[in-house]
Amino acid sequence: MPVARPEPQEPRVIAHVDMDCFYVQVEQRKNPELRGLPTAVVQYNNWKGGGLIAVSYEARKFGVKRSMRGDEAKKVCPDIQLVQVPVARGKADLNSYRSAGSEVVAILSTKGRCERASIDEVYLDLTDAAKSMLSETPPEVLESIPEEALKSKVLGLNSEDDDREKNVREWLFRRHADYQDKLLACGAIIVARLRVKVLEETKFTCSAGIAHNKMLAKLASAMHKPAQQTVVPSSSVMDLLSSLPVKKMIIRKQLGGKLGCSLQIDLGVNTIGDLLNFSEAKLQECYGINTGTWLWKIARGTSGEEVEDRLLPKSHGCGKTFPGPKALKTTASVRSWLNQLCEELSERIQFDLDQNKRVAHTLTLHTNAYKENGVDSQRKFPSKSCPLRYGTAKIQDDAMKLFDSALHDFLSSQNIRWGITSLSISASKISEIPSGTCSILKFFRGENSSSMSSDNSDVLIPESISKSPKNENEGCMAATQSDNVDQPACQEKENENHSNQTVQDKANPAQGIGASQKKLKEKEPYSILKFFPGSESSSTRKRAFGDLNQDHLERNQTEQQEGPSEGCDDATARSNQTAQQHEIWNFNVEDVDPSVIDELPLEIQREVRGWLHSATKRTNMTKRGSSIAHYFSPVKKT
DNA sequence: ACGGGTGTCACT
DNA sequence: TAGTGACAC
Repeated sequence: MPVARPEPQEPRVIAHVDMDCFYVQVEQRKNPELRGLPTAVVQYNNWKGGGLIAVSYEARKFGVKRSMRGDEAKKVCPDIQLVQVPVARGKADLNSYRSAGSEVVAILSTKGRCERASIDEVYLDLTDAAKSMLSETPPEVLESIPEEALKSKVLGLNSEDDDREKNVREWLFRRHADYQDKLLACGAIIVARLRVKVLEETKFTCSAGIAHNKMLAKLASAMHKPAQQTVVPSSSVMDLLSSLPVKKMIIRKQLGGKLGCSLQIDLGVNTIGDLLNFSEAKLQECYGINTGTWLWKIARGTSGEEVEDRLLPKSHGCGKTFPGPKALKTTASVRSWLNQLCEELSERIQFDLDQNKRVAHTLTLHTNAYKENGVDSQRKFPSKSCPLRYGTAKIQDDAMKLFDSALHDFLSSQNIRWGITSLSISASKISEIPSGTCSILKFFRGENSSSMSSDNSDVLIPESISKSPKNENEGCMAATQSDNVDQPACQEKENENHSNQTVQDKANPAQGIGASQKKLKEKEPYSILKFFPGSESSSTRKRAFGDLNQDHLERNQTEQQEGPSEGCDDATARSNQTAQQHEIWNFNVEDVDPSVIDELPLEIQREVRGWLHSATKRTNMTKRGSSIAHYFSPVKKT
């Protein structure tokens, strides 16, 4: 029988932490008068009171539900406080919730591996922390354990109200418990402390589940809300699962949807317990090897999924819908909305670069549309993507091109009226910039340092900026803003003074450019100027790479005047600063003059042709823009 | 003519 | 790969 995945089966301690009606809490913190009142967060208040996206527990008592309209909510709960989601650039702006989420993650990630599952949920692998606690300061010797730990719900612990807490205390302190249960007890204490800390430092409450795997932890965190935690000892697993409706089983392969229906209808499986009646082979036969095995395992409460070590999202996106009569019918209106969306996206990826040194490589446009009585009026509007170039204007430009291309496919030469009902743009394939690899200048000089290197700080400042006598931003900006487009860039005059640079003795293995790098390092330090003679004047640079820019130059021009709404001043300032420290180079493949490449040393030629090749062999659309960052930051290994 | 905006994953 | 579709909060 095929085996889908080997399972690492040491007992683990996994926690799932879920913020309680998070957006509401964020708004209540912002405006404390709302605390304790029935409250909901709503967006677009103008139409039927807007749509609810988060509902406080006080309001839930009245039957207010997410996805009600504001008006409906008022009906069942006249006193409900409706708070609008902030709006920026004509669309909902969720940034305040994102950053609040980050505050929480920063605290929760301190005791073990932490996976940000969504804006308001994380998984923690507390196995190590629990083990060391057990061996060093087990519960019974602990002087104080937080109230929150004693308030844990322990599944399978039959507890009457009056002596519940006593039972829990006993359970936590049991000397003769399973090793596994003892670990869970430690996990519960650790989680309790974390939750207290989160509350103290952020004013947010959360709920948590503590169990031996992600699935059970997630299940548990939802069982007692808000502001409580639930422990799932392995002895209670079968009981828990046997009565659990399949549709409630939510993790990864969500059973809430089609798979859940199929299980019920095709196999008569209503609870997870019912799944036990089917062999792994049978389930694989019905649902494929992976899903089949997964089902077989969850029925036994043994999902081995690891907690990923990831504190940040894998993509950034923003979008807007234009329902019915609001549908966009002209390319001009599409363009203007696209511009708004791209502005936001650009800001967010720039922030990510600034804060986290991460570069996004792919820009994708998703669109929904209808066609007015075309023959196949249902045809899907295709998604399109292309390499992502940094800089608001470039993103806007590329996005519009993606749209044009998609629209062309959509219409397939018919001439029919159309309406765009939603637009969304996203940045994905994000990878970290290992320190030492973010500068093309350094690459060409053979200066690429490994992250081990001690005397190269994390923050890379291009020689041209840091050493140039006229080092300042003002210099760059002024030059750029003036008409003298041919003289501006900060990478002027980086000559002579690198002759004394030490050459790195350690190639960065993550680069995928190791070969040429290795050769480089044995030679004299390289300068991009040597390869593109005369490129201190940007006309030559243009000949080499077309409009090769450092994005911050444009950013300084385009984004300075228009202060982003609130609280971003600081961020913007820092962003500009790091933008100057990182170079994200953009060029148009079509603009590259092949003859310039011939002037390069052979191994560099090979490298550059490699970039061009991989850029050109993309579709018509995608080859239009490319970013050197695309090639210089390693693509995350698969 | 609406649960909107975001995010992740599996599959082809 | 790029592109689709499903699903969750």
